[in-house]
Amino acid sequence: MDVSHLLDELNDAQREAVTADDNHVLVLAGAGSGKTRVLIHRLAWLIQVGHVSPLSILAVTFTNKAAGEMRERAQDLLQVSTRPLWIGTFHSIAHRMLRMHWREAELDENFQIIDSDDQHRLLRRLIREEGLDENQFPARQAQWFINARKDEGQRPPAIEHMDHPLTAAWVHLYERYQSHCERTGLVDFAELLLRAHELWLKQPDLLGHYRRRLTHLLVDEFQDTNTIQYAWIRMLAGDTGQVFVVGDDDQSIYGWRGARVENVEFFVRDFPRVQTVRLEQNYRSTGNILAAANALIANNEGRMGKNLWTAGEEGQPIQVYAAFNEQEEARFVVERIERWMSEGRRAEQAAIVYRTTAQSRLFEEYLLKASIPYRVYGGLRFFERAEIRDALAYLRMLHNPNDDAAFERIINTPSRGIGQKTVSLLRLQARETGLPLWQAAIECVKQDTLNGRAKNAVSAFLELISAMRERMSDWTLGNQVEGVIEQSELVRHYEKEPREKMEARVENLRELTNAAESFVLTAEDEEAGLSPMQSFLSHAALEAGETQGEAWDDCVQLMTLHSAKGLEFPLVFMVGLEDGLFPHQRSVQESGGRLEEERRLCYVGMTRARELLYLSYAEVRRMFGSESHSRPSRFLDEIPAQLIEEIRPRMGTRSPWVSARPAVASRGGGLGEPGQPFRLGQTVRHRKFGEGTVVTFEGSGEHARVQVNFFDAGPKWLVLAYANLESD
DNA sequence: TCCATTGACGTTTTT
DNA sequence: CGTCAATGGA
Repeated sequence: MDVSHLLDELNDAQREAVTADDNHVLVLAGAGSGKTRVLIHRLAWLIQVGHVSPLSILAVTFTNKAAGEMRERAQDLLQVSTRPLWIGTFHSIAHRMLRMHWREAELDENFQIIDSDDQHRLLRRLIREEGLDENQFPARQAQWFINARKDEGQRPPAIEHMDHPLTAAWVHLYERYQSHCERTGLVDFAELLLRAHELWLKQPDLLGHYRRRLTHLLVDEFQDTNTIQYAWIRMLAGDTGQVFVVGDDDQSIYGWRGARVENVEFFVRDFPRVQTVRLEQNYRSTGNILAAANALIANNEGRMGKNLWTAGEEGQPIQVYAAFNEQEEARFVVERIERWMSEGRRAEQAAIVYRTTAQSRLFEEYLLKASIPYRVYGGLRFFERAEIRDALAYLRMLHNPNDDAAFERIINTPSRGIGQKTVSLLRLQARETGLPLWQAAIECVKQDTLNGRAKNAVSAFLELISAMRERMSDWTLGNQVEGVIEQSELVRHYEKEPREKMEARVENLRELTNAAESFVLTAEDEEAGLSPMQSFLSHAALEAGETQGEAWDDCVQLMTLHSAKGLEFPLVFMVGLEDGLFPHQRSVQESGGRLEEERRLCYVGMTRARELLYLSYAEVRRMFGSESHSRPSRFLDEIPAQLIEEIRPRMGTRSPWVSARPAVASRGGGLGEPGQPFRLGQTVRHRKFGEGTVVTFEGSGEHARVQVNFFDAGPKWLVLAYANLESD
């Protein structure tokens, strides 16, 4: 068979990876080096040259988008149906396993997936029920604790908490939470992975079956795998599976949510005869951009080592702009976008990337003023909208009445006279009897534990749900969704909101009906034995939809650095490059490689740019209501000066604080010379806190206080007379 | 039950 | 400065 189409367009390294035989393969793929292409060509190579059955291949990604893209591109290349191929996210594959083997996994046949919002509410409720102080035990932290433990593959008994009363309390909560989920048939995201792993641990026969069937594993974005995902891959591979992983340790930016870059090294250690291939030729950025990115990332220790190069042009130098404040920064960026567009380029080719979501607002404001269309990534997705979640909660109740998360959500939505008091009575009953809320409510009505009005309201609710279930049992999915929306009278509930909002909600509900009507059960889900309803609900949980309706208009793209990963733009503005903001203060303070992760984030950001990269920072930024002065990001210092072109602020504009009334150091030996004034924004040194910039001051003489924003320790108020600050 | 006021807090996000 | 959630009065 002629396979030249699989190899012709590849460079030597790519070809080596695609054609590797018999071994496990680690592809260290730099940014823009064609990693997806390699993955897909490998897939095609296995089938067309290695004669591996498509049924034996499992390809895993992190996002649904990546999975969809992979399937699509494989389809294009192979020119045959990719349906038999198993391509999906870790979560969707684990989910499918659990659906097929729910009995062996000791799950409820109709288990529901809860998203992190459901999980949060549930934990808040449990914390209250446990009588714990919500300030001392915030639900957010509980969520973090439990998910992190699950990501590490740990169940409560395995967690050490000797003489750690606090940890012991969290473990106890984990236990309570888990048994509650078991009772009510709820499974969270982390549980999907852990449970799928445990399924194989407990069922060697099942594991054996999958090992025989899935002989070839491909993993994308390997640097983002967490402990349990890695263990899962290892287990499935066994001694016979062939594993092909693609990743870039320099682009690992999700350590804070459990990803373990070390897995890249572990892979070489744990699997025999790993063939490592480096993809270093970059097809995206100019030479200057790559040189700058390489220089920056070289400051990280313990890298696997890679140096990107390009056969293309050097391009323009990196443009660095020092703005006086954040307004001026936004003004500058928008001005440059206008210039770009006036040269005949398109708005959609430009991206503004920032460290924190809050930074988007100003840019939106200035873009709006300049009438430049833009699109902000992130934000609420379709299935995360309140009205959609409400409607889905009704559906879930029809499907699995024990679903407490759904019960809580709709028990009084729309309001039907069931207040906090009644709900807590139901919860109490549920807790005492160990029953799900639904059954507890039935008991309460039967036993007359409720007063007249509450009883009527609750039994009306029970009646409503039961009636809906009965009536709709044989309706089509689309009709059920429509029926639920109608009979729940959800629209009545939203009518109290402002017109515009209400109309949007109603429109979304209509869209939900449309989605249900046109929903087709995938072959995979059918194979896994799912009903259309189960499949639909699972999809809603596992694929919350695009971050924003695919507006393929000609828009400037605004996004965080994290969501920029994997994308590329001819023109990129990385903004807010100030120490404290980027790298973020908390990353600087926390140890454990957080600063290196920030640097990788910077690397990711820079390597998004194809032609022109702007880096900007503000000398003064209003944050949390007060002005803060910070020094330019330390990452700027790590870029060789000869690659940079500094754009000086326009003449005549002086930062306001320079002319501010100078304060006077109150005694000698302190700041600078005795009696010498110091300025806001000046860099000072403190014996304990290190270096920082003077942010503000107040008082005079012995009582003079100064606020210093320390680079490592953050902002601190100091009494000048005692602080013993030094300046350069 | 609903709205308005008060208070705490303030990375990054996918599944 | 803004946001979000919790509280309290009508």
